[in-house]
Amino acid sequence: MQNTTASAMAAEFETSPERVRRTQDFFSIGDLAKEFDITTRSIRFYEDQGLMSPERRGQTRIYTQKDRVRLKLILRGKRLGFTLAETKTLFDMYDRDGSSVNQLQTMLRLIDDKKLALRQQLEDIKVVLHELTAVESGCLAELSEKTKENP
Amino acid sequence: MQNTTASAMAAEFETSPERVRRTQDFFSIGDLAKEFDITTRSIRFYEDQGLMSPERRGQTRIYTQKDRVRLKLILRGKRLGFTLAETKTLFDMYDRDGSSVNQLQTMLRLIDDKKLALRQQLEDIKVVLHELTAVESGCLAELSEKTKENP
DNA sequence: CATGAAGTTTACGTTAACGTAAAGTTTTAC
DNA sequence: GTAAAACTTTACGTTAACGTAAACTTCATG
Repeated sequence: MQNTTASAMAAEFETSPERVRRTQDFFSIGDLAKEFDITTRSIRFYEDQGLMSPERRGQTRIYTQKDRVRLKLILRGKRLGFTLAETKTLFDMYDRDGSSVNQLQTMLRLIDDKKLALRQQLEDIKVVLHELTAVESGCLAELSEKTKENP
Repeated sequence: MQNTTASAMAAEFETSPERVRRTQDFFSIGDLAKEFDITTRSIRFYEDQGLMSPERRGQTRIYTQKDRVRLKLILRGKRLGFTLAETKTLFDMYDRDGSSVNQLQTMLRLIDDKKLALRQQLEDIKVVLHELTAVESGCLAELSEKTKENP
């Protein structure tokens, strides 16, 4: 009861015997938005930024499995802390150059940068947590002192 | 030859017997900018946002040790991921009535919220670090495979 | 005296990743 | 057959923390 969209409906009412497919060939922008729990605005924005370029049927965007994988990669990149620009750089390299050594090295550099930044952030957070705990202790002490007179 | 600023002027007019000071009493905006390696624009911005309010000599801002400590706290907060608004909230609470039970409890709630958020962030970062390491391993494997043929 | 270094205010510009609204054209549903 | 859904483009708005430029005053110095 979760697929009430165009393509799903099409599959459900598909009557042609030789065309029964387990995997969808095409997706609407709404399909993808629903699947990945993002807005259509985001998907169009990614296209605007040159990260995707789906086919059109007239005005309407038609997404293939390849586009879907791209979107998935974009979102994974985001989860990993990559900017859209960084992800686009990787895509461009891949598009031009298959999976070149160059691209892999770029990827590794990016990953290393991220890891370094995250480790720094991790340390910072630990420090703050300790400091917060210290301040908290101070507050609690002061508070117990104050409620001593006023129980 | 480095003190041609407000503090020098203050020293000049100093009549108290203990005239010789190891610590500066006053600072110019440039002094602080240099000391903390930030721009004067930033310092004025913090004032604009209500985090500081230095005295004036005419138009010119005159900063005291207390202002300097404030700035230091602002920057520490920033390093640790606090927004200026959050830092301001803490400042305001402290300025108003750092000793009232009510304020202390508010403070404790705020601290607790922050700690919770930071612990969550900590976990998130750890997860991403692991994922990054996994992706890195994949890249390295692919790379070693590619450079096998092309040493 | 000129000049340049440091200070001031006002105010628009920047970045990232979309949100939101308007205004229009299909598509689908009942 | 008509209303609702879904799609489209265009374009301005949002947030945080400043950057940058203009246009000015004050101060110190060679």
